[in-house]
Amino acid sequence: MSQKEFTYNPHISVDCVVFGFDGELIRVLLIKRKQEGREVYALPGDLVRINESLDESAARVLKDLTGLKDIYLEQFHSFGDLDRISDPVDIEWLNTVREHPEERVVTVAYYSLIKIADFEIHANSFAEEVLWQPIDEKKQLAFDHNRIANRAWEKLRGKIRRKPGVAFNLLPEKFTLRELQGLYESIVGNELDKRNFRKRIQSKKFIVALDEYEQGVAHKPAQYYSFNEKIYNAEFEKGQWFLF
Amino acid sequence: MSQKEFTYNPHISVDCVVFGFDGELIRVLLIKRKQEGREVYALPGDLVRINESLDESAARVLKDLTGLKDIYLEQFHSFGDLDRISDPVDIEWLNTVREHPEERVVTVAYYSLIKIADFEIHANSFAEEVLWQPIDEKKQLAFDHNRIANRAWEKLRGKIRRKPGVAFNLLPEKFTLRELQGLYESIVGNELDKRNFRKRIQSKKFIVALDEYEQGVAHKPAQYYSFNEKIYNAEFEKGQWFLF
DNA sequence: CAAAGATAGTGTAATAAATACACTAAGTCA
DNA sequence: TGACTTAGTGTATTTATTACACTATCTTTG
Repeated sequence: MSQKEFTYNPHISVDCVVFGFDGELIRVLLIKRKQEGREVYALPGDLVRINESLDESAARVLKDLTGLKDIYLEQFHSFGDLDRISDPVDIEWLNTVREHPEERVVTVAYYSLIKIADFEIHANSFAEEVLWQPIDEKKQLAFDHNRIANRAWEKLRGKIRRKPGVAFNLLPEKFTLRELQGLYESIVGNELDKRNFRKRIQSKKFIVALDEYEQGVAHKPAQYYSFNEKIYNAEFEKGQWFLF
Repeated sequence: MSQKEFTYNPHISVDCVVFGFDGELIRVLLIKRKQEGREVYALPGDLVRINESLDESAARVLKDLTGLKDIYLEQFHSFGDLDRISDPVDIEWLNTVREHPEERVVTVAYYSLIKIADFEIHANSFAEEVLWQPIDEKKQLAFDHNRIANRAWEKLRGKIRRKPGVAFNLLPEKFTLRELQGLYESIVGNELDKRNFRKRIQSKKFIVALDEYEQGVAHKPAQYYSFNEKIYNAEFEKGQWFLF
């Protein structure tokens, strides 16, 4: 029979990569943390507590730091490299904030897509500020958060490629086809032909035209559309398998 | 400034879901663990050590328990529910094996695809036996390992749907189109038309016909084919984005 | 050694989807 | 009222998808 093993317990934390779309740009939610004389930006994240599951922890941490609540968070990867905490600025901060600041931390990362306009954000706890950073505006982040954010973006693109309907989480209830096309272009990374795009839209029963039009724009006002998730999911279920 | 937080350290472990294909069935690698008077099956998994990353840990644990080494493991999900350890049989076993058997354990799960014939397996450490279990033959597993294995299977199907070339990891270097079609049928879960399947194959430059044929089979011998990963990946890079 | 059994391997016609491409329409603003 | 801006539309060509049934070649068995 095996003898008792040497057991070692790292800290475990959660980090959240929340994506939003403001009609033009895709953005990521960041916090600026409270740190004497420093400007350090990071993903919202903190240690998991004894009485919460990973999912509960992610929801709680996000709410504590940014005020965002009741949003769907999807776990996408855990990061446990030995050198995750190496920047002296991060270590300085951990010293002020952790009981065992030198402890190794394994983090479980989540991402989410929300409609920016639907939520209010408020800095709280050790967040001094919360901000929506454009995805293509790179900033140096704490710990390995740049890596985590990049990985989240790749996961998200993969997810949308596989199930494009999730992109509608980023759009408001009513949207124009221009906004929809713009969103898809920012995700796939290149321009799409307007007529072919619209032809495709017209063949999809889950994108429904409303009897409503833009107002006060300096050009021909566009018709509004909305997304019917039920029809989409039903369609998606019988979706094809792609071979090669 | 924030005051020091209450910090809590659960155990952290890794679990591996290794899939193989024997030419007919897709199988999962399980261990039977050493436990007095019990027959308990589980995924290969164990605690992460202080000096190893998560990826290193998964590779080391898999090798320790089953003898499998040098295989590509992909992390797919972490499981941290509070009730992961609740079966008295599991608790009995932890009591014999862990320094802090009552401790909460968060596990990071990995999956892998290998060619069964290419590897030898040997039970070791707390594994009394290692076996290749057919995927559709359900067995009761330790902890939440049924959940983990099911999740891995779904992930794998998703991955293959998104990037079908990974399925070739399950096939030997040389394979017949019958085997390839059989593999795809077990993954997608329904039958495919032989002529359309082969037409598709012929249009793919990364599946190359060899000058070699089956031998000793009681029917017309089939030609062997092989998979060119380089061509596949190049093709895949310029692959399309699907809209809806 | 002939017949039975098993899987290999092939083609076509009809339908559906994807692509490339350029102009008119309807608003606002100065 | 003219300039500006975005909305909105169609067609021809090419490419993929589907449905569908028979002959060829090898082994085994009686």
